[in-house]
Amino acid sequence: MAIDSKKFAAIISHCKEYGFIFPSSEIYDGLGAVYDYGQWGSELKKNIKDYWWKSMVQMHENIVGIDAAIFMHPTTWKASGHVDNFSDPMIDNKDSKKRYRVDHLIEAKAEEQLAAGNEQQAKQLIDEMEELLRTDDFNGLKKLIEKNNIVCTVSKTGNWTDVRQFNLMFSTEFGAVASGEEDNKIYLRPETAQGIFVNFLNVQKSGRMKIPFGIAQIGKAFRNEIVARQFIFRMREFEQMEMQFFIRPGTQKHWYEHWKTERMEWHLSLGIAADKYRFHDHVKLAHYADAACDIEYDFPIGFKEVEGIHSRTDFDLKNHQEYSKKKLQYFDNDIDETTGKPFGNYIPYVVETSIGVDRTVMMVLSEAYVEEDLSTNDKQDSRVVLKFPNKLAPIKLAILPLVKKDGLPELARKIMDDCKPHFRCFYEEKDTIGKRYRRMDALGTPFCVTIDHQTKEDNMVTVRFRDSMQQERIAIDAVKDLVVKSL
RNA sequence: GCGGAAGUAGCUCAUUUGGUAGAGCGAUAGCCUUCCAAGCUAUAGGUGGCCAGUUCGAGCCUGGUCUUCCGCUCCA
Repeated sequence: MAIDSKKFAAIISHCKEYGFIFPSSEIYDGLGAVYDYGQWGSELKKNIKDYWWKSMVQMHENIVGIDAAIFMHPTTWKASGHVDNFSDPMIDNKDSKKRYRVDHLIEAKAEEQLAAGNEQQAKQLIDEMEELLRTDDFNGLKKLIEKNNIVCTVSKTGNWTDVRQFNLMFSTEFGAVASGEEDNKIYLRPETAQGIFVNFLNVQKSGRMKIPFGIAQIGKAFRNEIVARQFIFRMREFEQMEMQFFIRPGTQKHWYEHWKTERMEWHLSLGIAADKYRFHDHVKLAHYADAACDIEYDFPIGFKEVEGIHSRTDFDLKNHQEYSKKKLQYFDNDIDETTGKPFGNYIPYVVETSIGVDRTVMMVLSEAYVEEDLSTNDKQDSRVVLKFPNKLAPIKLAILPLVKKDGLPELARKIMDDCKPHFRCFYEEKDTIGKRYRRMDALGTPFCVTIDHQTKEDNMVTVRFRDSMQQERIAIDAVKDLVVKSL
């Protein structure tokens, strides 16, 4: 794991300078951990989403897409476990400045007591804690910590701040009248998955879907991170691309492995080397999972999670069934060979693939960003080039008249008009041709065509390739196909 | 949220004990017509992150605040 914070800083700065990503509300000093995508960043992000959607939905006959609302019924988050698990009471030690989760701190003390043979004492402590947690009694929790002489492992003191709640879900008032009552409180979804689960039956029935099948979705999610940093890696508002795959109970191991393999192939199809990736298997599993792993990419700041693959069992559907009192079951008519009868009614199991759009953008940028030394004996020279895969590049083709007179711009405009219905083009007649090439390198444009005086006679243009910097004469008529075929 | 560092033009930086800001690159317009950045001319762009305080006078000293980076902490 090579940490290259210099490269990381250079990428952030390049993103801002060339219109990829800006800090949000920058004229007001920005808003913490919120970023805006600029003219080229939004194209790049859109291309990534389109490519994912194509590989997951268009290429799989048994996967369909939906687009659920960000607002969801409040009970959704009780059923999903987010209300209970997404907000933790925390406490800080004033001397060591260390922060602890209150439950972790107290549990550690209980284990200590247990190790000392005070079984009764430990049990009582845990019981008291659980009662206080259940009633959100923060004062009581602090008293409990003090009463039991729980000290910080670093400073060895009991000099604590008050217990504070950190709710990682954003809430807002729902309805025009803001009453301040709990009834009106609604959350911005902290993950997109629940929008799929609550629509499971709608999609299954209206689409006549047969298990195994998947529902995919791309959308925004929101988490009020305590510490959100590292550029677009951890943002408070972010975008996910998820697919929930509904399967017969007992087959989860098979499908978990299947999607691990398939998703890794997707990553490799971006032209990224296999040794830049690794799987990270979760040892400690989340409350809903029976197996989970991350696909991690070797960012300039080290290996970090880009995508998660989770075997979620029937946790979500089962809970929604319980909270909503609506049956979320599937009748499976396939014959079970061991019994000779249909599998019948069951709540499907789920294997999820969940990838962060913004993290993928950051991955693609990290992979593409190259500073090349082009110095010769005669002069010093270098360039910054973004070597995007063609299908992800914000601009596919730059159209450059060598000079802005002698009818060259007119010829160039004709090529522009011919190509722009098919892919994103960029027209530029200012500055020397070399400078324009370098600008296009910095934006990651794979092809430039230059129209010169010769073009008027032979209808040929010069194509210049981004990565090799090589040039080639081709017919004007061949330009469009050259680009289209490369995508 | 805690600790450390930083914040001067779009970018990189200068302004030697406090005397109300400059350069290069970039941008824009024009000239030149040139196949890999740095030819010529002109122009625009800064209430020195923001708010107070000390001072005759603050980019520079003090306090607060915001943002970013690093380390904790947290992370479905």
